[in-house]
Amino acid sequence: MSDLRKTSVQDLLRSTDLDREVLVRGWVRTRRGNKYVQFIALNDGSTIHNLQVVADAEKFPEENLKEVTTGSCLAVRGKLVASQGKGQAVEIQASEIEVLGTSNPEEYPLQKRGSDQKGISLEALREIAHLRPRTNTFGAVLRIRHAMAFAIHKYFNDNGYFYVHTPIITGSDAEGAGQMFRVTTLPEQNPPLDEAGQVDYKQDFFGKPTNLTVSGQLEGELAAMALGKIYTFGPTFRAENSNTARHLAEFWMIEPEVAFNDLHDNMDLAEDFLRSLVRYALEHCADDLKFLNDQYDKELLNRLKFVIDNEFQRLTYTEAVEILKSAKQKFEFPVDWGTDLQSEHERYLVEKHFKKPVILTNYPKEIKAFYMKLDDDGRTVRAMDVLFPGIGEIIGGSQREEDLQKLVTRMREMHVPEEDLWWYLDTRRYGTAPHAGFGLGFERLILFVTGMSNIRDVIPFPRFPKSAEF
RNA sequence: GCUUCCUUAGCUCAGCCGGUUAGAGCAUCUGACUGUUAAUCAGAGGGUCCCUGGUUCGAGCCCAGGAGGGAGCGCCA
Repeated sequence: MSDLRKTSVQDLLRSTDLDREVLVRGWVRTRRGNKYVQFIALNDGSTIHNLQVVADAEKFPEENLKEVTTGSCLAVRGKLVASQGKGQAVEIQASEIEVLGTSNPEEYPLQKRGSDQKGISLEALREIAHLRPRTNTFGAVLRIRHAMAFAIHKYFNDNGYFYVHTPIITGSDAEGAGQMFRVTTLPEQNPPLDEAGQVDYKQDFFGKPTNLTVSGQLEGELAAMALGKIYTFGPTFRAENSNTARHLAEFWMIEPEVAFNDLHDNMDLAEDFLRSLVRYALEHCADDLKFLNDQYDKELLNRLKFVIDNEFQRLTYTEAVEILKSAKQKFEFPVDWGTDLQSEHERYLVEKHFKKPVILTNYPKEIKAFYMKLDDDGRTVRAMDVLFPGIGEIIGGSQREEDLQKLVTRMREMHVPEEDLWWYLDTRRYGTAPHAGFGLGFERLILFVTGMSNIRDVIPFPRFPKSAEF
């Protein structure tokens, strides 16, 4: 009986040990048949494939089968047998069907897709995000999401990196990565005021203003200056009013930080990391990827294979500007050295000119963050952006400025308050070292690997402006 | 935040020049059919035409405001 408890749809579909009694539990996707025999497609989330349950109607009371509707939950006992039908190798000849949970078909919104093949849209599914994991699409996306999270930890662990937990609540708002969400326990009505009439955060929970983190990088650098090779993988929060298919207010970020790495090491790491993740997905998520490829994007598998077979194109910002200036294509926005590239420019480089992932480096210092290492020419910094087709920037990173004086100079130029970051500057005061790192947006990675087109469809419960349901 | 498009049955959509009782396909329900695979066949039920106000003899359709959604842009990962 304990053996029976362990069976999953995945295990049963792969099984060659037939004509044995099994117990399987799952949710009904569809039921069809006649008054003599019923066919139930059962899914338990272990795989995108369904297990066919065959029920001879005469063996079951009518009320029993009547409750077996799309969305209901069953425990089925029966014999695993070779299928008489053509759609599947094995099926269960049911001897007992227990309805664990009914699902009113007049109300349950995720009814089977009909013969017209027009299902519920991804937009409509966002309105019922609490139920959408039960669809094939979101089942596939969530299994792939899991596999990628695991592969990330595996990659770093296999390569000698340590996983560091950086704080979610931060006392500094000087990281420069975007607007922050305030964290406070002060009362909304009549908060305590100081002598100047401002809200007195000395009386707040932490005794100072605090926010949700926008990045674990600065704390990650602290750890890298002791452990050598570290990475973070945690939630980050940005209160930007961003309304695009590539931004979330709450997203997960992976940030490796490596002592003694320079910009080239950083690029090598980013490229090897991304390629190994895509390879992992192709090796471990074949069924789900095939479904997404067939259903949404016929080029998905080809694109993934292309990425693991081809090196990324590396060039400097200055070289990119020259290419864009001599391009025959007309751009809506002009290209000029010193201004940041627009989406259309990045897309041109990745999708038209090179037709492969691109790593752009050595941007003008004015358009990048204060902590990036200044190049010898004094005009550019050792930044790198990895640009992917359809996604744009998937990774942003840099070699960090390890020289205390140069770093302080940059902070003053960019009006970053030194006093708030005294602890960060201590890394440059005591045993400073060259180091480099980057941030990978987890959901953007999942966008690329799944071929989904909206980032709100690759996270279970998306958070974006005006939306925090579920 | 800006630009632009959209909102009609559970879902996907049609709805002509503003005209009287708002349609289709799928889903659901009922019935038929001895192994289905997008089952098939027959029938039935199902509507705050996003909301508010206006124009008009008359508004799903025209106008104004609002709400929600999509795409693009900016910010970035």
